[in-house]
Order: sequence, then structure tokens, then C-alpha cells
Amino acid sequence: MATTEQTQKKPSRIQLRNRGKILDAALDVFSIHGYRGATLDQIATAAGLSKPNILYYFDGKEEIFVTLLSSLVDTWIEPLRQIDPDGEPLEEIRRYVSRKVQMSSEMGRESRLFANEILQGAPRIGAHLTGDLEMLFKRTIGILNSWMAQGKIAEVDPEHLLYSIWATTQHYADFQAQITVLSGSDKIDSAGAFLDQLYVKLLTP
Amino acid sequence: MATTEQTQKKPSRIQLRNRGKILDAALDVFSIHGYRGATLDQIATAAGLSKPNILYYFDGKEEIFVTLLSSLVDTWIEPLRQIDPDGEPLEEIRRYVSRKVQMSSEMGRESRLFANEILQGAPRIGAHLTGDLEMLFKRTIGILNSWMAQGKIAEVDPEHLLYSIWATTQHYADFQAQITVLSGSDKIDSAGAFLDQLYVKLLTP
DNA sequence: TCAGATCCTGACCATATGGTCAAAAATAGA
DNA sequence: TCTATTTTTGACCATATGGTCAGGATCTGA
Repeated sequence: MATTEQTQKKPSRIQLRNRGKILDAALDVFSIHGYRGATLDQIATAAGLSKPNILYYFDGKEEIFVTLLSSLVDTWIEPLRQIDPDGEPLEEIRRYVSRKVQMSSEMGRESRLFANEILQGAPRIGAHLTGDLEMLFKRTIGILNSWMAQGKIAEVDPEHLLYSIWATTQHYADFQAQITVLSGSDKIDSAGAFLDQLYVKLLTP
Repeated sequence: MATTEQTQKKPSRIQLRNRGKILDAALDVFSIHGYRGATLDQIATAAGLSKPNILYYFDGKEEIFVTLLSSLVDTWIEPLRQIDPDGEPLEEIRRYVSRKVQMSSEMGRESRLFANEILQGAPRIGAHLTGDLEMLFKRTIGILNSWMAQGKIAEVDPEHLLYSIWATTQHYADFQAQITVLSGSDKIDSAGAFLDQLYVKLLTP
């Protein structure tokens, strides 16, 4: 049965369970080795299934990858959505930074998966990723601009501000290997306090 | 002739030229596709040589990769070395940030190459990279600490400070694909000003 | 219970890829 | 020029890897 049909008809309990197992295993493997470095055998082993069996649930390696990223992109950009244009500006931004740090800590695999893909020019999810993200990005820039126009936060380039938040927060997941060598594995625990300090100082009018 | 012997005797003009061509091509290919995603054929084509010929100059794919990274690591961490403990603290840091932004702009391939390797846990250059870097990292933390103790810059966690500088500056190279989609390709030109503002606000006592 | 659908697997295939090698071509030194 | 050395290559090899397929095992609903 082709995958496209599976999603049309209601998926059985076994399908749900095994597709879940495969996607979780794929997250493990792809986030460590990247798309090209990951093999179907590794994914199959990690999922506890045979290789032909995972090809029964997905049409191929690329479909696993794209399905995985598509299903994660919503979760990944969720913190951006939660920024409330009517909230207290500085508090909203502090909360956003805090959520991003938390995601970096708890969803390291996802962060590295996206980083890996974007590093290589996002060849497989270009449109997919930018579609929703681009919209949200523009919305957020608008919110930041209006906050600045009202004098609620200091005037800075809103795009660079967002990029710096992404960079600083995701860095703890993406460069974990380096940070662990230089500082030890628990450095991320204190990252929130530092970044809070950083952005409060930058944005307090 | 084995590569090890080549480096012992004086390398001929042809050797110098071709090893250079190969390493430059390898930088192109590895920085885009990562270690696993790059093929010898791609490198050979990019270098304008045949595959057996590049294997005449290097013992294999991994040696090309390791040679490349080793030869770049010095350049890459050079800005850290240039921090002068006896300079004016805030100016030293501003200059460091500025140099890192410039490198992100002019050495995007190198940045992405390192990012790629670290993302995957630095399996091939773990020791190599951390050796020099670890030393320099500790030195820099020491300098920052003494500056803070003297009240020359505001008190912040120096390790997080360094990570945030690395994150924010390298982000423009590593996530170039995303930034180009969201902001256009010339956004990095204004990054220096924003980051200067960011760190001056953070560190002014 | 039992037929039909779903799920799973061993065996297999085609291609890509890192790497080898003998010999030809080019170069350098006397 | 002529030989020895260095450089280059076409043809080839072994393995890894994405993917296929026929048929067996298991599950589901009547």
C-alpha cells in the first residue's frame, strides 16, 4: 500500500505506532549524521524494524526526511507565534528568549536537524520551511517595529535582533559538542540568565 | 610517492599548485555537502583533476578533510589571539566582534565547514580543534575576568559572552541560506553596527 | 473460523563511491 | 639529448547503500 493512500484512509494502530517509531529513529540519525550521512540501515536499526519494512511505511529516504521536517517545523516556530502584539513588549521578548533557550535544551536533536539542513542551503525543505516561517518573520518584524515606534523598547534593527536571538539560543544545541568540551555539559542551564541580561540591557529604552 | 614523503622532501612546484587546487576545491565541496555528502568525484571535478590524481596527492578522502581543517583552524581562531590583555577592554571586544563579523562575511565557506563538523559532534577533528582552541578559550576567559574585576566592563558570565559573540557573528555565514530568503543577501553588511550596539550596551559598566 | 487485507522479511538488484594499479605522459636533471 | 623521476590516467575492484519483490506471517472483520 502506498503511503499516499495510507494518509487518505484512516491509519491502523500498527501504522501509527511504526510510523512514529521510524520518525523518532530518523530524528536521532538525521540530526547526528545529516541527510546524506544517515543510512536507511541505521534508521531501521534505531527503529527496531527491518529496512524493507520502513520502506513499506515510507516511499524512500527522502520522504522520511521531508515528513520529519514538515512535522517538526510547526513545533519549532511555535514560540514566534506566541509573541503577543498586545503584551508588555519587553516581557514578551524575554519570554520568547526564554522559550527558545528551553527548546535548545530540550530539543537539541531538532535544532541540529534544522541547522544541518540550512547549512547546506536547505536543498530539501527550502520552500517548506520558508513558507510558514517567512510569514511569521514578517509579522514579528512588524510587531517589533511598532513597539519601537511607541518607544516601548529601544530602537534597534528588528531583523538583526531576531537573528541574534535565534543565533544565541540555538547555539547551545547546535554547538553542544564544542561547548561541552570547553565548559562542560551543564552550561546551558545558566544560558537563560545571561541572555535575559543581554536583551534587557539592549532593549530597555 | 606517498604523501608523508612529499611533505618531508621539498615539494615541487606542481605539488604545491595541485595540493592547493585540491584543498580549495575540497573547501567548496565539503562546506556545502559536509564530509559524508561530499564525493571525491565532486572534489576532483572542482579541482580540475582526475580522481586518481587527487589520490596521488592525498591518501584518501579523510586525509583531505583533516588536512583542510587543520590548515584552517589557525586562521579561524586568529581573532581570539589578537585580543590584547593590555588594550582598552571595551575597544578590544568591539574590535574582536568586528573581526568576527568580517570573517563571517569573507570566509563563509570556512565557517560552514566548522559548523558542519561540530554539529555532528566533531568526530574527525575533535582533538585537533579543541587543542589550540581550548587553550585560547581559557586565556580569553581569564582576560575577560580580569577586565571585569577591574570594573572596566560590566560583570557578565565571560563564557556565555564568548559563546554569544561566536553565535551572533557566525550565524550570518552558517544560516546564510535562511537569512537570504528572509532579508536578502546584503543583510550582513549592517550586522556589524547592530552587534556593536549590542555589546556596547551589554558591557558598558 | 476463515478469507482478505495488512504487515513483514530474506534475497536480491543497480548504482554510487572510495580506492587501486599498471602503464602512459610529462618533466627534470645530467 | 637521454634517462630517471614525477605526474597523470583509464580501467578496474570491493563495498555500501537505496531500493525492489515474491512470498510468508499476522491481523481483522464477518
